[in-house]
Amino acid sequence: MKEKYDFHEIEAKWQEYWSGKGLNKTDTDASREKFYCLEMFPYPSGKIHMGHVRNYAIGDVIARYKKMRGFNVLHPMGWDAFGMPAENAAIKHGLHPAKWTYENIESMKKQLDRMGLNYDWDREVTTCSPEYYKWNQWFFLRLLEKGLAYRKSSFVNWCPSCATVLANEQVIDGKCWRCDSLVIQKELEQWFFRITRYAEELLRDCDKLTGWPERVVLMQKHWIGKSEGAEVDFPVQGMDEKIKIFTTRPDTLFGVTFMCIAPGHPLAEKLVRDKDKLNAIKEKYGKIEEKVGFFTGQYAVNPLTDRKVPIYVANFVLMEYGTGAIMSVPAHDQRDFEFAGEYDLPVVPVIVPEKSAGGKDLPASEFKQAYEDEGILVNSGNFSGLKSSQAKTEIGKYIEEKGLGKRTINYKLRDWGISRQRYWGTPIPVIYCDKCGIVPVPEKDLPVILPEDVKFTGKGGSPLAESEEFRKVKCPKCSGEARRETDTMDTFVDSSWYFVRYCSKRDENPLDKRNISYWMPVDQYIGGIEHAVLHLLYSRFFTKALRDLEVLPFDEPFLNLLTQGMVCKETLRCPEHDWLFPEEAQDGKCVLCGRPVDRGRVEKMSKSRKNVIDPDALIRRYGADTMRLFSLFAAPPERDLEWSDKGVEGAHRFLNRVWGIVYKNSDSKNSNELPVTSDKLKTKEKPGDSSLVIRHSLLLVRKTHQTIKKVTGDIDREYHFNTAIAALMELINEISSFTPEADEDRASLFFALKSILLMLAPFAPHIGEELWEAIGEKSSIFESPWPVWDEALAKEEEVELVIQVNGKLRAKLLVPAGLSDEEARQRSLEDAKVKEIISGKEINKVVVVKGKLVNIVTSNK
RNA sequence: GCCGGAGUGGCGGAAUUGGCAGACGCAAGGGACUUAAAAUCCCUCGGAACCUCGUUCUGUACGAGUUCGAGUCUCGUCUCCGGCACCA
Repeated sequence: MKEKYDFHEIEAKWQEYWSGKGLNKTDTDASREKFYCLEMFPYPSGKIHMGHVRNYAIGDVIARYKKMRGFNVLHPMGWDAFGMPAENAAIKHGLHPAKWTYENIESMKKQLDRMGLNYDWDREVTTCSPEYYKWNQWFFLRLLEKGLAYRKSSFVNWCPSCATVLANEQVIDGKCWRCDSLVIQKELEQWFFRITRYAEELLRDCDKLTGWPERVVLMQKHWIGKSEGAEVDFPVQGMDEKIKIFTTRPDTLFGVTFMCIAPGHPLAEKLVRDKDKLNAIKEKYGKIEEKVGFFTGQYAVNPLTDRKVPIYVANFVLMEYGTGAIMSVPAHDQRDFEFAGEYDLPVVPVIVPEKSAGGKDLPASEFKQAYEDEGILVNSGNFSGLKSSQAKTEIGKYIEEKGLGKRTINYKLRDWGISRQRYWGTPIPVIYCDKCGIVPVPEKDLPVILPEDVKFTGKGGSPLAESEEFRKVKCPKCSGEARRETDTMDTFVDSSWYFVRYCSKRDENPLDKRNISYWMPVDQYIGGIEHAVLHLLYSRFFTKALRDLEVLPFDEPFLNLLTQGMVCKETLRCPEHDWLFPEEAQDGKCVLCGRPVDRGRVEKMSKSRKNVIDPDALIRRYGADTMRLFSLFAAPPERDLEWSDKGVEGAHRFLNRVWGIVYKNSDSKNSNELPVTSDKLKTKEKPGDSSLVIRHSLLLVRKTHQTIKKVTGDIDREYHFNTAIAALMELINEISSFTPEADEDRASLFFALKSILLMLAPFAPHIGEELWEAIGEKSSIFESPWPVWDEALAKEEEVELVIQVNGKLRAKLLVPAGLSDEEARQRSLEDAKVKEIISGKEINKVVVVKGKLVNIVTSNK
């Protein structure tokens, strides 16, 4: 064994050993209990970043730990390989997206291997390979048969910079999720997946997601956005038309004083004569800053009161939600109230607060703002006097009986538009024939392969549309001339089922039932919070849809979800050179111009702000084990992690200490044959035989058992790696102040060392293996079982009893563990210090917490 | 605006069920070793007061409350972070 910890040498050595011995290969023995550990696969941008490092370090610890605990573990990795950057690279540098992508995969794979991650590369999934995307197409066709995929024309979110459509979930603050460009509305023919058919189930099954962070479940619930209410038809006066509205407040129906329809509402063209006015409003559609509208000149009739109300066109009424038309109740809706004020419309209160029930109507002029809470109905015909909640039901029933409308449920969730006007994605397998219409590509012709010889100009339109060879095709039905769909699928389709693909080997059928039912669902999924709705919602939908296609035998794909926090670092800015990389600032000065550098706030690491650390550089300097250890120690996984160069050094120092201690004691392996059992130590504990040395030894053994208990508990309970590592550090501190003298000491020390290596191994696998070998072990440390603790040995035989008087700490007593409450009480009262404090006072009460604390409560404090 | 989450030393963070606040690490200060430095090792380290040992008081964003006892539970306030946001 070398004296110095040479991480370069040992990391290379063990990485080779693991792959050579096939230690990371998945065992297919289905009789063992399985554990499927999965991290979100990366987009192959070319280089891994600290976010990946953290994500994959967490997953690797879990996978290695579960293996040591005896589970049959599936721990795969792959590439979310379709997407825009590859295409942009093609436009910019003339590199084919496929070449660019596969080269990136090669180099990123090497980076991941250098981190010492135990992936089974035999199951690698690359979504841009035809063998993979063939199944996207296959699923598409099945969904089409089921009516779950359909084509329609609609206004869509369009990113001018990406020149493609975005799904609702992909628009963040009105901007593109990928490039931050302002998203505009554009009318297009698009393919959709009918996710809304599963809205109710997706919502209901949120209750099954017990292993998910609550906030993610909540975000999904909000996104689905269920609301109960009623649809009511308002006939248009003098026309044979009805305006259907949706309301969650049928109890306010008697307070309707006007109506608003969306500018894009089908009736708008009919009702409005002045098209210029209508177009002007259309321009302002979706603009939050101003709420504008105009009177159409037409009236509708409130079916409950037979009173006529004016119909307005308003820019804030959304065509996409509800029915595209609303009834306006200014007395009980703040926005309607403001609109009514603007256009001088009447305010008719029909709900009064419960407290003032029976009181008189509020005159409209006294209304300063809308009363939006529930209450008691007034001015509401036969329904007056009812509570809002009752009235909702009663009015709902009434309109149903009279055929005026019905009670309904509305969701905010929209169908998932999957068409993308891009090249680097899965071709949508349909053919358009003038005679036969939309014809699905026959299954035998799958996959529809992306043509290679395509020009990337970056000038509007899909490159596929430019390819004659691709577009021109014979109709599968009539053999006449036809054309292929040239849009490709949203890449979120790829990631909606990749976890299923891992369950089978590459040469096996991806839909093999046996493999799927053994491995799925994923036991632990780990990834960033940014997918709280996007990917996680799509995957849940896909799982349910595929279940209904009898491909998957379960309802939910991910049992437990861990959303790791972001990796952050302070930003540096030079007045002249703007953002600086960490190495561009030295001693608070810019290395380029020598000006003092502004230290900005701690923000998520991002290339644009240059507050990034290159994982490769870190591995070169400290090794993968140090990098892993630091990113696991600095914060609990779900919280944001603040990068600290000093902290990295601390982690490195710790590994050096472990190395040094094993080096110093590597001769103690001769004592291996002396087992440290609880019997043995107990006999040594007998009175008269407690020499100092043995006592010392016992303490170390006890500390070791306590550490095993603590570390195991910390990992099992919510993956608190930071406190687990802290416990290992404590044990190392203990060991380093331990000097063995007798053989028993050496045996105790050896036991402590062995335990610590086993527990350190999942965090820092290379040094774990190396030191394991150094202490004389022959097989891989990862083939050894996780250590177990002996409760009897972990137990302290003496505990510190805290004595409080009136809740204030006054004394501490060392007492035998298991002391009875009565005795604890006695001893506390006898304590000299306590006696002094309580003298002359009356004892009202003594509270005893077993083995922990005594609180003496006296009068006149 | 609505819905979540958080607020603990100089810093990252511990405190698992209401029971010793500050584990572990970083930084800082002091010491040992060294010609010197680095590395390493040892000690100190929330604040304040005082009879310098030591002891007392105080302290988990702020204000109240429940309790023998509150970082932890309840109510109110402030700040920060995240999500949704014309959703009828």
